[in-house]
Amino acid sequence: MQEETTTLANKVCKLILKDIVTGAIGQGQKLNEPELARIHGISRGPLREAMGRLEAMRLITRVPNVGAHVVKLSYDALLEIYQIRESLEGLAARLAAETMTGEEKLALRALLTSHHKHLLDTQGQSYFQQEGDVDFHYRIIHGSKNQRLIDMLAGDLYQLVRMYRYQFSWSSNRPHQALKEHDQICSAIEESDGELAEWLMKRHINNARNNILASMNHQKHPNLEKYHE
Amino acid sequence: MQEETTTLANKVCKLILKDIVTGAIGQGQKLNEPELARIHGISRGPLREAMGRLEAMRLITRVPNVGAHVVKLSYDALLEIYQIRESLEGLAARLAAETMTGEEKLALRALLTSHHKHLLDTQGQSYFQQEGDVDFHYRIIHGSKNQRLIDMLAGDLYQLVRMYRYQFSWSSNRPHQALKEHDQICSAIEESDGELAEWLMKRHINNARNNILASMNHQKHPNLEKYHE
DNA sequence: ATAGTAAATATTGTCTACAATATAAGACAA
DNA sequence: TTGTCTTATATTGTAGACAATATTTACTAT
Repeated sequence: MQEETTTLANKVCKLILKDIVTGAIGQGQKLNEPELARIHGISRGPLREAMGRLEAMRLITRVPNVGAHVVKLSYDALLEIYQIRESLEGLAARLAAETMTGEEKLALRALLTSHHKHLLDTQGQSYFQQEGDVDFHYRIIHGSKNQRLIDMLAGDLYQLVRMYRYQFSWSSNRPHQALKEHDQICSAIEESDGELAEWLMKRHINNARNNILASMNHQKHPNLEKYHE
Repeated sequence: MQEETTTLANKVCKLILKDIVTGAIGQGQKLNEPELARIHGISRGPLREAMGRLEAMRLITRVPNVGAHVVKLSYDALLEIYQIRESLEGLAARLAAETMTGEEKLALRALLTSHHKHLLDTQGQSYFQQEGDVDFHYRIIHGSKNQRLIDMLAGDLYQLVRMYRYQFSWSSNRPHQALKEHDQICSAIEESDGELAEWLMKRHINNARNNILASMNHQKHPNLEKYHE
């Protein structure tokens, strides 16, 4: 068993990250250093390091001598993120189709089979949907073998997507359609058809975006403090 | 006149950044905290913050209780970066074509005219080539109006590209061809033809990549410590 | 001589205290 | 009451000291 050596800043960073993503620390809220340090039982040194990382992944913004605030989610920012995701995950799908090993392809197909079964059993239970979607995309991203691409998509960008997911509590209302699209992408990868995989992935993400935006309009932006303050 | 309020960590971060990009601090070199702090006349607190930012932009890597090292440039990492640039700058070109104002388009064209003149005058002087290339791409990136995209391309990714430029001291050996490609992209943007602008930009970056790789092979990787250590 | 181990050193991680800046509270004038 | 200036408070930025970990050095046994 591997001795997991880490630092206080690391641990606390993950904890605060979770609080921000889930909304326990609300959008636009100020992060008070002495208070946060006290809460987590550490000093301000490692806390500031943790905050530095949160700033690097753009979950908080800092102004010198003023302090740190949680970012505010917005319709426009979501569009920005999905434009980038479409581009980068499209690239990832192409690279995955070109470089994934036979084993990886088999595992990807097995994942989809499992999702199909769960979908029939549970009538599209929300939690599983979300995790399933994440798993599928995660595997393709890693299948690209482009470490920098992996870091960008599975790191910073992914946390923000999670944040939108939690705070708008959207659940795909098109699980069957999404699964079908996953299936198409998987087939293209199995056939090492990078061009097609890229095109399908882009369309898939574009569809997901439209679905989310419709959902956001329908919810009338409950947590989207657009002109607040 | 605006009072430029900043922090020690900010200033020192920029200084160290420059040293890493230019190679004054070599690839793979260890960054000693007390030593660096002494050199810049600050304490370890702000220095560590600066290092945190350098880590966030992946110019250094840190291991808990061990320390920080400058990244090592590699052929593979350069390919990874250019794959991503091709994808994201292609997106930027499309968005720029769709959203740039008339003024911005005029300014872009004026920039190219100026480049053309300089190219004739100086026979393709290396420094100007490089800056000109940077300026052109910079304007298109900002023309995309996608703030997150701007941050990704003009922030972290750009620093690494600069680092490769400095340490391999490549200068485009195809200034006329590059300028022609810029001209094509500019025309597509002027005509608000996003699809074409994206396609042209991708091809342009792909060409640049091939040019660089050829140059790297020719130089026999002077600073590329591939299996060193 | 070499491998392995234990002491010594150096470096990183963390804490506390202080300085600089910004924010909030209060007094005064219009 | 409102607006502005002054004072007080709180918060962030920075420095220095201590603790924990890693690295190096020295020594011993084979």
